[in-house]
Amino acid sequence: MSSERRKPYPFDQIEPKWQAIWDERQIFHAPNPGEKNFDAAKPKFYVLDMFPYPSGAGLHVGHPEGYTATDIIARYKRMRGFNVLHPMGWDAFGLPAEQYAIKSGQHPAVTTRENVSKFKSQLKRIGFSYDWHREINTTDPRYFKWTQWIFLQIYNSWLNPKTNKAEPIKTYRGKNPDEVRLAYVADVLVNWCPELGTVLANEEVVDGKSEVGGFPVVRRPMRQWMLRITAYAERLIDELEGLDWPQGIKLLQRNWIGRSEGAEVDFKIDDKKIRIFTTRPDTLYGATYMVLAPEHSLVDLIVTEEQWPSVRDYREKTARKSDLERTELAKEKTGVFTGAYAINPVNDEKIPIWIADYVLLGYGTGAIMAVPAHDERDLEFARKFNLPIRQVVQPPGDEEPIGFVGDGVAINSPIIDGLPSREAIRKITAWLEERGLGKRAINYKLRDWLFSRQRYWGEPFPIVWEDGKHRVLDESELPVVPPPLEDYKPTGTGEPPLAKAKDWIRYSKKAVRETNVMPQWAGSCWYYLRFCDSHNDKRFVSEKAEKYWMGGGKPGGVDLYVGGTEHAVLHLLYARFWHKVLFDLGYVSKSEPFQRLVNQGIILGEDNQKMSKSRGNIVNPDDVIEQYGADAFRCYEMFMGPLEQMKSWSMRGVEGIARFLARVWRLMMSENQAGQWELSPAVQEVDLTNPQRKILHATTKKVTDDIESFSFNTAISQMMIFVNAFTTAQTIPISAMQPFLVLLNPFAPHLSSELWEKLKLPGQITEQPWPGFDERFLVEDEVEIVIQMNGKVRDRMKMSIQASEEEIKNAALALPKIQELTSDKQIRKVVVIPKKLVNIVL
RNA sequence: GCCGAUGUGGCGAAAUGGCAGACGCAACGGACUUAAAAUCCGUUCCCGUGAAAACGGGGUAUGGGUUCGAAUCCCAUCAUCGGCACCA
Repeated sequence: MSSERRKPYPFDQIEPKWQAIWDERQIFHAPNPGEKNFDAAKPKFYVLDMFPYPSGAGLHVGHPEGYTATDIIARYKRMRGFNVLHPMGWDAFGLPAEQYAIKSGQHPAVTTRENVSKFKSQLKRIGFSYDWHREINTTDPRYFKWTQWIFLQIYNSWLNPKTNKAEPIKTYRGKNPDEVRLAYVADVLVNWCPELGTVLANEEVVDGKSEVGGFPVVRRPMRQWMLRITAYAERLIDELEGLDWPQGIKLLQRNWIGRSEGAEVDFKIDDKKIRIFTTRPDTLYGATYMVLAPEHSLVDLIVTEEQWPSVRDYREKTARKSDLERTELAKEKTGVFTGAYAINPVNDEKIPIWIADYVLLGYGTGAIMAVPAHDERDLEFARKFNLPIRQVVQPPGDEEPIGFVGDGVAINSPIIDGLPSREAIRKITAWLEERGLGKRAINYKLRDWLFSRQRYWGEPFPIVWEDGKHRVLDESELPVVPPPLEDYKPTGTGEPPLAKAKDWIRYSKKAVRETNVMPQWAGSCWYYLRFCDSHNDKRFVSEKAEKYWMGGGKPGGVDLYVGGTEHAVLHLLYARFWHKVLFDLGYVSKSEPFQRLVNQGIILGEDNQKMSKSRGNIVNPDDVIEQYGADAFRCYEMFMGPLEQMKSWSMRGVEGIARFLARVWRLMMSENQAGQWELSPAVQEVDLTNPQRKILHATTKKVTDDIESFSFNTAISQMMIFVNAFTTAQTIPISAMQPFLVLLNPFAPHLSSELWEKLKLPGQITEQPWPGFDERFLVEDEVEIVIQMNGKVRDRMKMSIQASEEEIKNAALALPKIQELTSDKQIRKVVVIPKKLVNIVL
């Protein structure tokens, strides 16, 4: 293991050499339309990685997996004649840098700068072909100025239900625009994490604990900034349709948004009414009681004198429950009677009204009709509190009717008796609508996005408060830069740390600044747009650059987006939402940001466990590159298995790939007496033999197809087969090596560049067109045909490729072995698949 | 509980209706070498017959089905991973 050990090939010299050349000559810089060297004749291809959070730990082997895949695609597409946009940047606002600042007293900007420079040098060492000229950092005021600017656009817009599009707020004709703005302030029950001293989005709470750090989270009402993402629920579901995303991710988003169709129905209580939402209006006759969420505003108005103490008591108890407790205690239903009764509109029956925490304020109308016979939760509740259960749906077959929640036939329901459930729903909804008792309605699980955080290290809001009212700053006042602070610690009271900057918050005599900051997701909601034009100080992105890189014939702008599944709902939903707002306002040309999405699988440690510090199974890319080189590292990451799959690291596997690359090297290079590498004398300008030509064309075809389908592992296998076929050859034809090096280039760019130079091939390898192949060289005159009997292989024979089915059949039946096996048997059928096989059925 | 994905040698995997295990790792044998490393060549799913070449049988989580033919399509079950989880 000593570093003195001779390298199987001198990657330690050639890799830094080529990285320096690429850097110096700006080989991978993609000019924008209108800039020098821009070639308008070429089509564009935008290939994007999910940019990393530059943590102190540096890169791990999971990061470069997706990055290598996109780098292969980027290099391949350039050779295919595309203008390729392939950028990289840093998502650098967020909790870890701030937590570290609290501990060490070092300003987050300082640690961020250090971490970025470490990440960048690690990425460069792997030889990625990023256009570093376009590098961005979400914590750079020149960047977050535009994050704040986009917030202004969101704040100054509303969704016009008539057009289902965002419009400037001035087109709103109502009295109070603050009620419809896409960014608004509201008192909401939030997820408050005392340990982190901040509120969290629903999406950031996992099993009642914070996703970052795993600290307990409690419900607490607070005044917060919200983004009206729910206004886009329908479009966020519908417009998934045109995207080339994995079905699973689309489903995850659909489920998260959670669309359900049903009806809203009004139940009368004296002179008031309660509106409920149900997906099963056909079960209205089975409603035997109602439940309101404990926090429902109507509770105060309807509760009777004698029930008041227990109702108050119950409400207090549920308010104190954390989310975790609410779900953990879900096994046992709880609730209390309000003393009030409502009238069921279909049969004028008087039914009791309860409150229970299994009904959520935030979904639907916060009130339900309970149909215990056909809803599991209602049934459980009814059984516990001895409420009546009435069957109104007859299940198909002999299923148990009580507790049946599927579709059947309506019974005990005069208006709809005998109708199948779907029809019954339609009929009763129409019946309700005619009488003004209810209407068709759609509900979404998706909640508005809680957009403020009580932290330091994030984008300040471009907002000031005056006389208790918020207003936005002018564009000219951007960026709003966070003030320097001695102490970043959360206050613990829910007041943001920025409130400690007494001078900074004082905006004018009358106005004070908003002290919340935006969540970490803000910066990543639009970074792909900034990459199109990252130095623009007049606009978040120029129209021209946006139109070019984010344009095209598809709904989504970025042609290929690669990253982990962990962002399936959060980042990808938020970014789509922002993009749609910008699209509606006319700032971007497509309604979706990402046309094609590919998820890379996570890489486990050698022990098949998730890599983690505590397990000590973390693989550091630097160590791998030190020992085997960047090309081997890249190729191994791709050779491990299908990109999307979860897979385990193996150092032995890296060695195998390193051996392959060394074989490529020695195919063309040999050592002289002095132990120096020089061009092998076997490399000559000779004609290819037929088998050589065949394998070259087969390899070209397979590598091309496999890159297109992201099957990088099998592309590498094929190149191994190619190399194995040439290792024994007496002479190595240059005419085979030249295209092969181009095929290898996206995978092992350093090695292939060096060999290209050593072979004195013309120009730069990066400027070569992708090799073509000719199908004619792939087909053989003769193919081997397998003879099966009853599906079992019994013999094989060579046949001309042109042989007819009849000829093949006769030839097969004439084979001595087949004659022998069939002589005393009846042949029932013979199946002939030309060029493949014959199956004789006995 | 619900939804989704996955399940193939000692290991990573390939084959997505037509010869299961390409390619790589590991192991074993051989060549080169004073020796080792490196390199090159060969063998390796299981069982049976055979000195061997070979031949026969079985085999893709489990059980069934469709088909001339199934790792691949369908049904059921099990296991692992991921997501959601009182959403009316």
